[in-house]
Amino acid sequence: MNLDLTLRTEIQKAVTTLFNQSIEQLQLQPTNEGFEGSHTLVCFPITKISKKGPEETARLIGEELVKNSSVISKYNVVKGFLNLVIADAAWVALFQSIYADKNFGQLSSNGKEIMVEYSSPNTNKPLHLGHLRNNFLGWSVAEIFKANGYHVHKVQIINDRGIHICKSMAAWKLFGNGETPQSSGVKGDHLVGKYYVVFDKTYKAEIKELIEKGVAEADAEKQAPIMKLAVEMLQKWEAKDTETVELWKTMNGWVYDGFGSTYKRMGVDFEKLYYESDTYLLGKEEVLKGVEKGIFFKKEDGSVWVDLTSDGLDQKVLLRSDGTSVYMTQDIGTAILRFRDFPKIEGQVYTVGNEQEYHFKVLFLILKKLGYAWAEKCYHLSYGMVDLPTGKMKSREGTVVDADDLMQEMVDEAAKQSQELGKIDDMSAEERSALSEMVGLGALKFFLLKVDPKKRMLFDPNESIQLQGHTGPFIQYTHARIKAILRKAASLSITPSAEEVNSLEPAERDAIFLINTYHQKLQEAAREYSPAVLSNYAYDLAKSYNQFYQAIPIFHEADQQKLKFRIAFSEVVADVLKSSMNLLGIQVPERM
RNA sequence: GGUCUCGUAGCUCAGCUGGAUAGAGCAACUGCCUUCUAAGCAGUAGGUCAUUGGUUCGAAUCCAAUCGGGAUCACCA
Repeated sequence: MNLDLTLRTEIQKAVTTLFNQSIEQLQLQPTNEGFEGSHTLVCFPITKISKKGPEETARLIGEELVKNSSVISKYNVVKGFLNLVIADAAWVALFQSIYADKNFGQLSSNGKEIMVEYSSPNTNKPLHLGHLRNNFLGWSVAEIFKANGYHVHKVQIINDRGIHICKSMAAWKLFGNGETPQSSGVKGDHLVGKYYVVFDKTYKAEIKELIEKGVAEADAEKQAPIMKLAVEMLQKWEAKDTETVELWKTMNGWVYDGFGSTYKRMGVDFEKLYYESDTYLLGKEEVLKGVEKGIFFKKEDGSVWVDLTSDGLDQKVLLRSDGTSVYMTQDIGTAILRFRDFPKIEGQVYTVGNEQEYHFKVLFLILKKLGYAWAEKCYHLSYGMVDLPTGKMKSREGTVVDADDLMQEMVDEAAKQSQELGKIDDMSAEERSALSEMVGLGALKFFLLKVDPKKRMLFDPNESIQLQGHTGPFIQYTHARIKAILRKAASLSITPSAEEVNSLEPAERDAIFLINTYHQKLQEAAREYSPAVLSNYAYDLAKSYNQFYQAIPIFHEADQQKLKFRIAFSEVVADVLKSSMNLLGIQVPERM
């Protein structure tokens, strides 16, 4: 049964019967707190065809509906708002149809294929809080699209070449004394990151020294020996110098090992990895073809440009005067390569911070100019930065919140609280640690995903992430509570079943109402590219269930039908909580 | 300076394509564990929705301007 569709059809019919005219757009919305009913029809727009005042219009429609509708039992009118009360029998029927639907929570395949890119780190330093938001967001959006019936490909491009890694390489060569992750016990990405910081310190000291000797600042920046070494290494790398390439491979290898364990703990995965070192030359050919076709133009010095002034943007360089590629050129090549690798995808989603909005605007325009129809279906999933109370995170200045550290702190905090509550003392050490992992990461992911991706958000390290209130653990806890009920029911040999009960508690109606909106929320989350839609939904549902839980002690119910119904109902709530949380990358426990 | 974006309770955030008395959580204060898990529930207090003007039956929501924060506008990535 589709409640919304039934309601809309019946309202349309009532309006047509009463006023001899149909209305194209019905404004049906959830009834506000404090009024009786669950659905509210806004009647102001209907006054145009009813030729009556809003209250009178609402009253007439209400009368007509109560007389003829199969689902509406009562109505009330406040100003121009017609509040509709759905009969308990209809709620029960609705629940029965959801309970019987084995695929509830998974929309049927739409035959479409898309690609989602996220993560895409540089390989010179470990992942930090900003990367966590990126990864959780991209991964979750990919899962949301899957739940909406898409075939999704998760990818990333690893920025493994360039001056940044050469800086770490240079510092390691000068000061490393052969240090390796094995010799030092330091995780590979952190070790490489350490030398990135060493580079920066050394570099700054050298600049200062040169300036004191009377060298102009701009020159000092170029003359600093460690920078000269890094630049030299980049040139050697591009010339495929064996020793440099070996060092590059070695240090990137350390980083990949480190990233691997971080990704594993984060719970994100990728179908295919693209490496910048493989793709960075790719766009050049396309750009040169574009010059021949007259889409781009060449300046006297040999540099190639695209003119976007007619689109309200500027001119943008695509090839340097020495013929080398810029970032944009690479991205053009990578995009085209991906559509060759996955010919069926209709578009790509790029999960990249909002600081690159201009870049993607330009990229998509260029791809369109090159004649790729799919450019229209490319989307920059632009998200806001995670700020600290002290301002923006800057890796060079060491004001970053490290991803590995933060995950560990969250897990420790979860373990500590579990210990204090003492509810799981009978669990084995392995089970306890698995639970802390689940709860700690659940709190972290929920914290980062509950905010609208577009908005920048604040993270205060001093106020550690809460495990109570509007949090992931709150929802996990609700799930665990329900599981306890289901275990007890099983032990009492009570089989859950969507019985034909004759009345419902208000809290049950509220929760069924929410369960019924799950598919809409799934679609909305995909349409908006926003896991926040689902995290808020899961929270509302958990909140609603807890109210029910508190108000009605299930096993005190003497009526066996009601008892079975409530257990079935609880089961569905647990399932929906689980599947919505899973789309956020959050697992839910049986006990906590 | 141009373009984009944000401004809602002390703090962190919801508020769908305009609709009723603007909602949660945290922090503060009050209650509720011999009953299915108190990581919970119920309640009190807390708001000129940055400001001004416009559009209309109706604006936190749409438009314009102003103020304030942020991003971006490289032969960097």
